[in-house]
Amino acid sequence: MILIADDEERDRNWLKSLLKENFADNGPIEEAHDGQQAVDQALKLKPPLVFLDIKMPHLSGIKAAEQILNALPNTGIIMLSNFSDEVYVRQLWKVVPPNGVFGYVLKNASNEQVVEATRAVLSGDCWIHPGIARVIQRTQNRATNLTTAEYEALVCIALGMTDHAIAKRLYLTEKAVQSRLKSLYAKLGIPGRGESHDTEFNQRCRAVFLSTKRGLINQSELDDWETKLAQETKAGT
Amino acid sequence: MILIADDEERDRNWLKSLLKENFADNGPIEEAHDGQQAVDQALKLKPPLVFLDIKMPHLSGIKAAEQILNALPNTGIIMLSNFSDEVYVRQLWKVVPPNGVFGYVLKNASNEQVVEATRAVLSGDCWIHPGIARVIQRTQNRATNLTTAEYEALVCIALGMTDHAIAKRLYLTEKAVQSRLKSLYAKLGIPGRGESHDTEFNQRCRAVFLSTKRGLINQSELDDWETKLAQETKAGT
DNA sequence: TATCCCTCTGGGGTAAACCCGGAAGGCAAT
DNA sequence: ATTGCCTTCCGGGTTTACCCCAGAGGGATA
Repeated sequence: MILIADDEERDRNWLKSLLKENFADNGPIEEAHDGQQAVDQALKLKPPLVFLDIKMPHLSGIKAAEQILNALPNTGIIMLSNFSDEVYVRQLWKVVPPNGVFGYVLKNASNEQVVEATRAVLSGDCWIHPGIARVIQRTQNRATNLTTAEYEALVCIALGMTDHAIAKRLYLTEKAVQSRLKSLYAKLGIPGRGESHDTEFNQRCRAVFLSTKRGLINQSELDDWETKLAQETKAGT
Repeated sequence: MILIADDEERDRNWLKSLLKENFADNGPIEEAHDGQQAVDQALKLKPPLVFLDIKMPHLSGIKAAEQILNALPNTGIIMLSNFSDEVYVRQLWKVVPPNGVFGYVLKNASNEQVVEATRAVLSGDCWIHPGIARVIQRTQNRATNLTTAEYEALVCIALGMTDHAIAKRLYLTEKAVQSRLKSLYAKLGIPGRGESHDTEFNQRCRAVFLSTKRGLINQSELDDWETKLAQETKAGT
C-alpha cells in the first residue's frame, strides 16, 4: 500500500504508473488530492509509504507530514517539490523526527531517481535529491544560516511592511527591528552605503530579491503569511 | 510534422504521446531541448506547428518564437507555460504578428484542452487558456496596465536598486524615477503614508510583492535582467 | 486644432530607512 | 566563575525615500 498526495492530476498519474511498474508487490496505490485528504487517508489506511507534494491546497505537504508522523511515526515519507527551496528544507528539518525515514525528490527528477528514492525509503534509508544537498549544507552553516529572528524580519519586509509596522507586530522597538535587519543584510552579503562604491543597493529590496533567488522565501509561502497577518490584525483591533 | 521544444524530458514525453494519439496524420514529431535548437530545427524543417516552452535554457520560448516568426510568419505557435504570468503575455503580444496564429496553454491543462488548442491552431484559429483570460484583460485595461516606463522602474526596484542607481542607469533624474515609481504605486493600489492609517507599507517592497503575486514580474525574468545589468555595468566602466 | 495622457522637471519638506558605537543577556568552554 | 562569543537590543546621527505642489513638452486621438 502506497499513498500518493498531489493536487496535479498529471503528476499523480506519472508517479502512479511509475510505481505500478516497479513496485507492484507493495499492494494497491491510493491517491489524495490535497493535504487534508492525505492525512485522513494515511490515518485510516496506515500505509508504510506516503508521497507528499509540498505545494497543495488546504494543507501543505510539510504540515501533512507533521500530522501523519505524529500519529504514525514509522511512516516513510517522500516529499515532492518543484524547487529546491530552502524554506521547505528548513521547515522539514523541524518536523521530521531525528531518526525518521524520509526522502526528498525534486519533480524534475528522472524516473530512475524516483525509483531509487522509493527503494531507499522502503528499506529504511533516507534519500535526498542531489540538487538540494548544498541547500542543506547552507542551513547548517553558521555564517549564512539565518536565525529565527532574522527570518521573521525577512518575511515581514518581503510582505512590504515598514519598520514601525514590524515592531508593532512582533512587540519590539523599531531599533530592534533595524538591528535584526542589519544582521540579515550582513548574512546575505549586501554591501552598505559606505562600501562598494560602484553598486548602490536598497538593502531592503535587495534582501528580498536575493532571498527569493536563494529559495529562503518564496511567493506561496509569503501568501500564507499575508493571510495569517490579515487575520491577526483583524482579530487584534 | 510537429516540433516540440521543452527542456523537461517528462513534459516532452507527455506531449509527444498525446499528439501521437490524436494527431497521427500530421506526420512525425520532432523534438528540441532548448530555445536555440528549436529555432534551428524550425528553420530547417519548416513545421506548420511548433510547441514552445517559455522557460528554456539559452533562449526563452518567447525569443525563439520571435526568430521563428521572423523567418516563417505562417508557422503556428503554441506556447507552454507553468504559470499565468503577465510578463510573458506582455512580451508575447509584442512578438506575435497582429493576425498571427498562436495558442497559449498552461502546463496544468487537461489533455482535452491541449488537443483542443492544437486543433484550433492547426486550423488557423487562436486558443488562449481560460486561466489567463483575465490577465489579458488586465493588459488592456487602462487603469491597471503598466506603461513601459513604469515597468522598467518596477524591474529595477525589484532587483534592489536605489533611486540614484536607477536614474544613472536609465539616464534620468532622480525626480523622474520617483515620478515613475509614484504612478506605479498608484496603479498597484498601494496606499501612501497619509492614507489608510491601520496599515503601513514600505511601498517599494510592497510593490515588488504585489507585482510578483500578480505575475507582473517573476524570479527567472529578474535573474535575466540582473545578468544583463551586470554585463552592461561592466562594459560601461 | 483642441484635448487627453504620459513623462520629465523643479522646489521644498517630512518621515522612514540606514550607520555608528555600546551594552545587557544567553550559552559554551576550561 | 570567568572568559569569550554571539545574539539581540538600545541611543544618537545621516541619508534616502516618499509627499505635495505645479508646470511644460511630446504623442496620440478626435
